[in-house]
Amino acid sequence: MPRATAATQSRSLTEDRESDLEGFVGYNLKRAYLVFSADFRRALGRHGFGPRQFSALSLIVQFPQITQSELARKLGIERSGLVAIVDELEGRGFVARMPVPGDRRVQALAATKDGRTAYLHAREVVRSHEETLLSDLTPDELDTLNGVLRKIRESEA
Amino acid sequence: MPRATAATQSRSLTEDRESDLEGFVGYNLKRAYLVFSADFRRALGRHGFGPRQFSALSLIVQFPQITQSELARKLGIERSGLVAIVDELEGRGFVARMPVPGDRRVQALAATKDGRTAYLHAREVVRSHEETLLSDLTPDELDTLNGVLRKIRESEA
DNA sequence: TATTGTTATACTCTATAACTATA
DNA sequence: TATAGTTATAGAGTATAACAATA
Repeated sequence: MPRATAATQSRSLTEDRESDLEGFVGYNLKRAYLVFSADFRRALGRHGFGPRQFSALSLIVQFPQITQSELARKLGIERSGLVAIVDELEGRGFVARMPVPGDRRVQALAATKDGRTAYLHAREVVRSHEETLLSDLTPDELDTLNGVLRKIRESEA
Repeated sequence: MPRATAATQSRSLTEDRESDLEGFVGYNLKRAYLVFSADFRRALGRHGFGPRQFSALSLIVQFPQITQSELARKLGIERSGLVAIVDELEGRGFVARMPVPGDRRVQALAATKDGRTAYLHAREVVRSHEETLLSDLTPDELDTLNGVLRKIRESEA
């Protein structure tokens, strides 16, 4: 059971202290996600990458010839939503849509040389941005965080 | 499942036990947040509460006579974005805007009796939804998660 | 019939800028 | 001048539904 201690009473009303809201994991998760999201944009915005472009390119680099449907599945979004992301990556010359022999419905995705180079650079920027944001965490806390986030995701039906 | 294709056209970019993407805390945070967000809606949608309405009402109940500017600050959103949220809560009879003697620019917010009742009920639904989502976590993991999320939020400038 | 990629559309959440009425 | 609340607007991000081409 969550703790709604009586200590709240003695706290000032004008300063941010414990509140019901702060006790909810979902709310804290959202706020932490927004911190990461905003900092990601600050760090990678000038490189022309939003979070979605980066995520998609990462998987395309790592899974050459992945189809759009499969990529959407891995990203947890709808196929329709992926079109604009791939359009943009293709427009920047980072990704190419390629026909697949044997099934003409499918478009396989492949990163170009430019795409791979841009990804490797962006990846280092992301690592640096995460390192800064997580610098207050102990290695144990970091391990637990990653494990817990994974557990939560895997609980998804 | 990591796809351990030993023979790839280009050299592997990673330790290839898992994808680059899964190694980024920001990405895992986002996916976990989306799991919570979707389940929140499933659990509270029929009660007429979205996450924002719930968060705002929670703080209004807990900080009676809070102003809109102060509430927006606590929620980490802009004043302008709060207007629609308060409009909706007011339209449902959960919240009242009240004039403040001495400064006619300010609207203080107060939960009605209905609002407090609705909040207390919704709070239990949220607790139940979180308990289910977090049932695979040990108490230690849960404590660490909460502490870490707080640390991340507090690192925000 | 089912699936892939696509378009059209709408909804949520949020931010920016400008307005009004106060201070 | 500055602040509180508000309006208008725009931009991500996502979902649903439908369509054409292909299986």
